[in-house]
Amino acid sequence: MLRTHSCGELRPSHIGQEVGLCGWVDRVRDHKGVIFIDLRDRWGRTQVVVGPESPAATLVAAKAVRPEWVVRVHGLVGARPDGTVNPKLDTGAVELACHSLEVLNEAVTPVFQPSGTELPGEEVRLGHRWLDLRRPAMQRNLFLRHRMVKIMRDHFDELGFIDVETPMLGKSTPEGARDYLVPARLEHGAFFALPQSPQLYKQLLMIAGFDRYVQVAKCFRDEDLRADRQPEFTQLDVEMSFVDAADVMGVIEGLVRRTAREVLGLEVTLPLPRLSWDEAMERYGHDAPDLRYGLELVDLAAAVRESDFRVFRAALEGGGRVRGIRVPGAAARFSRKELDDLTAVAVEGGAKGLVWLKLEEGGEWAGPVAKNLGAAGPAIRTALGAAPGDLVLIVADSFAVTCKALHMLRKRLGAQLGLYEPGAMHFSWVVDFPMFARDEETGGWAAMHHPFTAPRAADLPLLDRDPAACRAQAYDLVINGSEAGGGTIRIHDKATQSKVFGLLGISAETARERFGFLLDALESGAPPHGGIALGIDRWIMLFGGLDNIRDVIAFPKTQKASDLMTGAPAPVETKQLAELAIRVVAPPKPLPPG
RNA sequence: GGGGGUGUAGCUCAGUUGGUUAGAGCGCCAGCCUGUCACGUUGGAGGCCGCGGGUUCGAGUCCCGUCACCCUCGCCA
Repeated sequence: MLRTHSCGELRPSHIGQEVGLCGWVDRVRDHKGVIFIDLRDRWGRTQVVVGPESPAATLVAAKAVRPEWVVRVHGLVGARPDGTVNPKLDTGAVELACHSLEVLNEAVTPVFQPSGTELPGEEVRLGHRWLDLRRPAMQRNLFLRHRMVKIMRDHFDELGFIDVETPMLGKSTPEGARDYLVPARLEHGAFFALPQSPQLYKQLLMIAGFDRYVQVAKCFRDEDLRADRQPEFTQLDVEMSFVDAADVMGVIEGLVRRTAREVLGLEVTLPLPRLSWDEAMERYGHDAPDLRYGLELVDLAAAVRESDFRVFRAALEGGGRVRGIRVPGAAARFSRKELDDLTAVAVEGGAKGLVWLKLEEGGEWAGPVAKNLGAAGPAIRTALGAAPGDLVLIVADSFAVTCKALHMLRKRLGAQLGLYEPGAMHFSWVVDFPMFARDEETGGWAAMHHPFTAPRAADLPLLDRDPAACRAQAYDLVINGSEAGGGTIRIHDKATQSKVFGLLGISAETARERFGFLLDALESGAPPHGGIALGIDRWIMLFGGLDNIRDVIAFPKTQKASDLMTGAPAPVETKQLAELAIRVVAPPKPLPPG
């Protein structure tokens, strides 16, 4: 060992001991006669003092040292003189009186200072990730990730789950997200696909009798990225046999409680609140509502029924909805300009406009369309329970548009008005999703989750009569308005599976071609089973109070899915392409301007 | 694919209505400094103003295009 202790370890109890430390030079404060070196490692920081008592050679060596050099020091742990204790450091009561300093490695001047207070731009951080990861904040994030994954593994291990690895090289399935493809050298023109999730494998493990499966699984989806989406991400993948939805949710609730307790010191009351999908859409306009604050959506159809205001009338006559949000006491807080901004949010959500109203002290509505309300005015006030000083936002459009626009407004208002505490955590379930949604492109039915999702037993007859009304045995875990996990009970009988395939427009031949092995397996004694997948990266992000998934991933990619450090993706040697029988058809060059 | 934001010194940023020599803090280099801990202090070096066009007597600043990064809609069963 090159060291006897870490840089975060020394305390007054070590005073008088001869110790050796290794680490990175965090900062140097050279006072000519005495030099202070803050030595940093992942455990903390310790002040090393090179002074008149140190050997002359050590003083010379210390003079040359620069930030981010890697050094090894030996010396005596001493109490700091009166008045020089640093309460900001865990090791701040002691210091190392250095009698030898060995430079293990010099370092070029870093592009930015890991110990600095100014956070460099993300482009710089990603390009020099090894430096970025030296920053204590990033180290904390990765330690948090380790702890949380450990809790997950312990939790499932204790419940008898078995960790099984599934292949990374699999078969492409055209449903769902775009696949990342890997060409097959031994079969020209054929491709593997990286898994979007281990969905089919885990079902096969149930059919094989493993009963309770868990895996920390890397997943790949070649879709456009967001603050909370990376092209490769990690799921805690879970599957159980002989269970219903409540059983799966119960296991996850136990994990939620345990994680909240151990990581945040927070007691979560179980069972978690459950909203049906219908209720979530009705009250919040979204299937992953942020329940840290209110601002519920209120239906105003009855209130405006008699109104002549054509915006309302047109929406209702067209089979749409008129819905609104009451923002308590916010009338004075929103200027004309800010209301224009809110209108822009609504328009971004697909609405043609936004009706805003302020309730004045006299009980009269104020706003551009206030005088058009007529008898609807008092009715709206009653329906929303509005009080003077309240701001009301109303969207009249199709159900989908009112959901989207009001959801976006709600999100915006929650953040802008600070309606929740920074550290607040809210966990809930959204259940009973529709089995099918209309596919915009084909006009046919599309699976809301995936084609193996079981309908609720009571809804089985609806598969023939009214697929739109058919609800799935599906459940999404929502944390602070973020989808943190989702799962379903699977179809385990061939007849139901065939029927669902039929509705999805997947012919028997196609089904056999794509998932023949699963169909065969389902006929070989498949137990009732179901599971869930948790987005680990998102969990870490949410529990860490972060707003960006890249900060909990050691080596993330940019929004264009490139790695600024390695330069991936990059062209490959012609020889490599030849072995794979691949010819690159370069995209046409963009025309020069003019 | 669409919308928005950003791009000026190694890093974080300022830069007026288009005007002469583009600034600050941090970092870097050198000097001074024996108790600092974001040490202090004196001096110095450091610029393809993302890139390419255009307008203009003159462009960091205006216009067009383009690239990169970020946020977002579509997309993500």
